[in-house]
Amino acid sequence: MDKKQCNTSQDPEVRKGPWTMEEDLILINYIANHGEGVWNSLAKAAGLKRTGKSCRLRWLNYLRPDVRRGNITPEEQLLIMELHAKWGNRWSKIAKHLPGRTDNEIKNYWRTRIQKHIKQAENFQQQSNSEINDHQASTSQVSTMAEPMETYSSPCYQGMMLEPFSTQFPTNNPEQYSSCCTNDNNNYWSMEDIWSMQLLNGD
DNA sequence: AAAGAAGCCAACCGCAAATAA
DNA sequence: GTTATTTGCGGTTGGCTTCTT
Repeated sequence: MDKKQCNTSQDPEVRKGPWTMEEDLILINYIANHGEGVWNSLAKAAGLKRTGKSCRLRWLNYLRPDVRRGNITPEEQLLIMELHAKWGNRWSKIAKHLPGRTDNEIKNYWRTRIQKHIKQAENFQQQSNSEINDHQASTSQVSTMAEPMETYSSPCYQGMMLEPFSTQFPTNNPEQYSSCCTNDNNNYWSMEDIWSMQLLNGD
């Protein structure tokens, strides 16, 4: 199979990069009228100079009306950690258990937040291990389990992470997490804006 | 106030699986 | 059964924003 045929990104007609408001509206309108279909033909039929892949991604990760945007709640965070412990990097599988969240969002969240905290905790653990080992070495000859931690092991990160992690939320009041959700969408426009415009268009 | 670093997230890429012809 | 096309997934990157010095 020729991937270049499939991925028409070399075609000068194909747009890449951030979506414009106009493109979003076209896609929303088209799907509202015709439903999701074969993405490649949908892109053409809608008159979008995007690949089907790009349209699908945009729709699933951003434009769908049921996409929840904003901060991951502590409950969701817990769930993500549990499910990741169970399944590893199966983001789409994990996302299915978090209504309104996309695999991309969860993946980003994991990589930027949780992984960072795991590393910090590992360092902390290693430090305290070596301190303990130093202490033991100086006091006795008993052998220790001073092996470095693996990349991470699921059962232990759950216990070890939650305490230090929770203290790093911007606020101590969990209710504020959900209420501040709409404040971080300043990039372009809010989905509410787009959907209300879509409604104004009469579709 | 400016510059550089770090954080964050939308979007792209490549691959594999599923499906259609 | 084979080939072509589409879909879905996970990894990665580019660029914008925020923080720190």
